[in-house]
Amino acid sequence: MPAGLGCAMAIINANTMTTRPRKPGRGRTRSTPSPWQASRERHRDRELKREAVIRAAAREFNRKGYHNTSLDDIAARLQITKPTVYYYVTSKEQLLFQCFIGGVEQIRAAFRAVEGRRAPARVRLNAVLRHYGEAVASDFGWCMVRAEDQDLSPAMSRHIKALKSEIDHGIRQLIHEGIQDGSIAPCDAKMAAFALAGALNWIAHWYRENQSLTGAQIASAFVAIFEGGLAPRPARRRAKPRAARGTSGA
Amino acid sequence: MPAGLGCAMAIINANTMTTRPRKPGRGRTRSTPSPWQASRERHRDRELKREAVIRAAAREFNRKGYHNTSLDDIAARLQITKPTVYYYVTSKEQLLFQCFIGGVEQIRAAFRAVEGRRAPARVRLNAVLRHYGEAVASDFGWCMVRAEDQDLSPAMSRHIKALKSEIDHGIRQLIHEGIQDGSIAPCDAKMAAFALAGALNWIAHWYRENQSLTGAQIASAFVAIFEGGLAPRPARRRAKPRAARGTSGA
DNA sequence: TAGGATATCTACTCATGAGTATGATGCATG
DNA sequence: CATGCATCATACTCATGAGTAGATATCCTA
Repeated sequence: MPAGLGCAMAIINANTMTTRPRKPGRGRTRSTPSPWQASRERHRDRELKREAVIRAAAREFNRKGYHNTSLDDIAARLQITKPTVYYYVTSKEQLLFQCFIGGVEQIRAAFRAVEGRRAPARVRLNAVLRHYGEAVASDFGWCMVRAEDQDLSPAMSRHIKALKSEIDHGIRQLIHEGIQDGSIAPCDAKMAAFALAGALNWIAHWYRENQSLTGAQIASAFVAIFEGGLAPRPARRRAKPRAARGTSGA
Repeated sequence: MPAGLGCAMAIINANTMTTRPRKPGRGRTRSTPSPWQASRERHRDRELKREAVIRAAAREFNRKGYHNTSLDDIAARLQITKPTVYYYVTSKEQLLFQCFIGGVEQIRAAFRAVEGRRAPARVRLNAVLRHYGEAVASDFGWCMVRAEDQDLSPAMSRHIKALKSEIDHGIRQLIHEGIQDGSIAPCDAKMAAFALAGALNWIAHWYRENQSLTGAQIASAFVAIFEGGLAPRPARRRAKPRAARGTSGA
């Protein structure tokens, strides 16, 4: 599991590293004079800075797109210079990759969270989808959904595809389970997973422009629509619930 | 209405322009010696080539992404050189813009097609969505959904945003009408439109990898899912069809 | 306090790719 | 046949931006 972006990064902000003289770990190092302690502190400091770099990159990519963002831009945002950025990451490509990981890990965590639950699959699915929506609306959301294979090395591209596939199959699995336990209507699980993920992924495209709702709120609204469906639910009983209506389209 | 990409372009292929000596309009020009006729033919020829350039660009953008595609690539694909491309378009940016227009016009046509219909709004909406899906799965689909504002001049960006907004409001309008005429269950039209468009837009992201289904087939599957909803349709009657279920999500 | 590791900067290299200047070719018209 | 226009190629310019070399400052440890 690469890179522990997540809880730690949620609390730091970009200018952590601008106030460099104020070495935060130093006092503690003095009180516990073990060199290992000091070394560990320094290492933590470095890790925090590295994460700040990645998050700053995510924000810039989000604003201007990957190709329209230069490493000088990212450095300027942190009030440092480009070589310093390269001190923490090996390439621009890796930056994008890490941003992707930062987003996708949130979604994987959502799956793990519902894994042992006894609730009906539809309820578990909804919980996952809500976290999914939050992840897409996060700093890393844009990178996660828009990271293009062509921008990454074959190895990274493969890694990302595997993670995406894992998430996709996780959703399908929940849908299958839901059909089994009766909490989800029989349907094409693959297509349903595509539709759900697509709708949620697309949040990243318009969330910047309109942040009046939180990611969770949007996801909840979507879930309600997905659950209920557009067709009115008739009060009268009906034998075959999902008869394909032959629309007279075009 | 800019650029009539569409039916005309559907029948030409890229190497139209490689067989240049075989001037197709010449014979007709001889039989009708009006200079206007000849001029018109030449103009048409030019327009065809221009559309071939745009379509070739769309295909390359689709394959490698906008920023990873050079104009030399596009030219090479047509077995011509870069200055020739510039003879037909003014800039790379304009190429992307035209590709976008090529896709979005298909969707606008779908709206016009159902405009006068008497059918229930849900039926009309479904027809539009099916065409929407086809457009997204077309050559221009990728450009249409992924054309980033940051890659275009402010003027073009504004134009594109206006067109996108028009489509969005068209969908919302159909949903509203559906709620009015009872063919669509009461819901948040804005959110529903976002969800529908998002799911369909996302087709562009995985359609290249897996073209086992046509765009229309995918759109139909999606429409079925959206209509029916994930929750099973109970045989027993129910008073409030869209009660917000308070999920015990995380 | 010397020496080494850590962290950062200034000042480069170098490839890429958008866009152009200019000339060649061919066709149509007068 | 000369002239003009349309079409296309060769061979450039030039800005941008990824990535690096090497110097410097700072702190930690011995």
